[in-house]
Amino acid sequence: MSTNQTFASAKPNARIKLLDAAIKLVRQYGFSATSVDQLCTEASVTKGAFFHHFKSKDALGAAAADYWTETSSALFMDADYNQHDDPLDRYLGYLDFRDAIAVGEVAEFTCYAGTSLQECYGSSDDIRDAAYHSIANHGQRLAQDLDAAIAKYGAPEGITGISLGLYTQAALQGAFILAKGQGSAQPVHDAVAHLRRYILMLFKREDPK
Amino acid sequence: MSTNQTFASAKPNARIKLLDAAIKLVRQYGFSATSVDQLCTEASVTKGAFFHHFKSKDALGAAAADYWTETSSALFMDADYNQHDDPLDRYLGYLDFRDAIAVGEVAEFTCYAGTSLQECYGSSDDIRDAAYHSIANHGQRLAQDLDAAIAKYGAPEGITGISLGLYTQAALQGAFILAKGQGSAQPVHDAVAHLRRYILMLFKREDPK
DNA sequence: TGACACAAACCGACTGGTTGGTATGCTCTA
DNA sequence: TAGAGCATACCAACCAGTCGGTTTGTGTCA
Repeated sequence: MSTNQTFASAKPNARIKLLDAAIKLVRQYGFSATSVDQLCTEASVTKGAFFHHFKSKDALGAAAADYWTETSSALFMDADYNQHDDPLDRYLGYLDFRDAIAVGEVAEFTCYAGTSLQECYGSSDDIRDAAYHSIANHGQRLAQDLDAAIAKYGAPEGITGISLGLYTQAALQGAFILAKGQGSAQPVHDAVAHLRRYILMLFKREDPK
Repeated sequence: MSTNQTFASAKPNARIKLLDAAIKLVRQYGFSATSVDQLCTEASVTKGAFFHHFKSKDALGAAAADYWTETSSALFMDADYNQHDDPLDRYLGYLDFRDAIAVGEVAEFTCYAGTSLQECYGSSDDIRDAAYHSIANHGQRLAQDLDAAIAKYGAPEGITGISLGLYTQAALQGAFILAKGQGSAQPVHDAVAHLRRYILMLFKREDPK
């Protein structure tokens, strides 16, 4: 986890603009295919500013994964579905939220962490680790609600919160890949529907919808 | 999956050697981060041979996706599980097979098509289309068994073979991403177990295991 | 208040190595 | 002997990263 003071500084400085540019361009073109010059142009920043803030292109890629962790954590933490008292309702609300934000251009709702982890496995340990941490951390937060749901409702032998949480992430990440192939959000909506059905059956619950 | 045998030409010529090299190196380092020179070295072939067989690096990437479609189709088509009379048994056998081949180095059991589709979306239409075709084609073959299972056993409203087939691919592709993050096949085994449980509940079947 | 000191932020021309791709010629085999 | 298959040398464009210098913000103290 590299150092970043995203919270303190109000106005977007070069650092934040570069992180935003990375998340936008890497999701579209991939990390290696995006040059430092492109990133600077997108961020309206010079090369000097780039290497003032990041010691290398790889360092930006890893910092962007951390930034992604922070911004997406905030997005999901602030969402309404967390208000539910019931842990299973919170999980189902998470799925609904995922469904709702899968709109617009494909590159805009897919995952920076998944893309860069897939691509940079083997070529950059720092990016791989930071990207995996982002996804695992997200699955871990789901696992809390799921463990609570298991404690409350019971579940079949061998089912754990973390296993279900990571499986949820896997299904969504894979759906993003299919979405990139189709140029449509449909695979994400389908994956959410299957996950919902699976969870409802696992916990022997009627669909509240 | 990494074991690929050619059909037509018996002796591996430069073309096949380059395709094998692409599938190996791209899964490990990504497409952009793998240079033409690296591919040639890996294939024990010169640059002249490379551009004799492929008009560009992108063309190799797309051809490798087609090659991947062929070799993996053959692998799954020849597998024992297809001998089952029951379509649901064939699907479950497919999952078992997936589970069984997820061994060894992560880059060796992950999917060339998924990796390059993820990375090259936005930077190469040819690679994206060829890679998506590979995955969609695979899901389509699963859909045949699943449609037969639905016809035979019935299924909840809204469940279709193609939807389940593509969801299966999505869950596996996502599991490959997690596997790259963990450096272990565990996420694949977990995803297979969840998929199996989902399907068994959907079709109201006892686990035959 | 304002002059000064200092550091962080930023600038952009430059560099050396790498990249994908080409031009040309050799060598087998049908 | 024609041409498919391959080898070698080469190139222009591009790449990540450098570096000397300028601007901007901030704290200090008379």
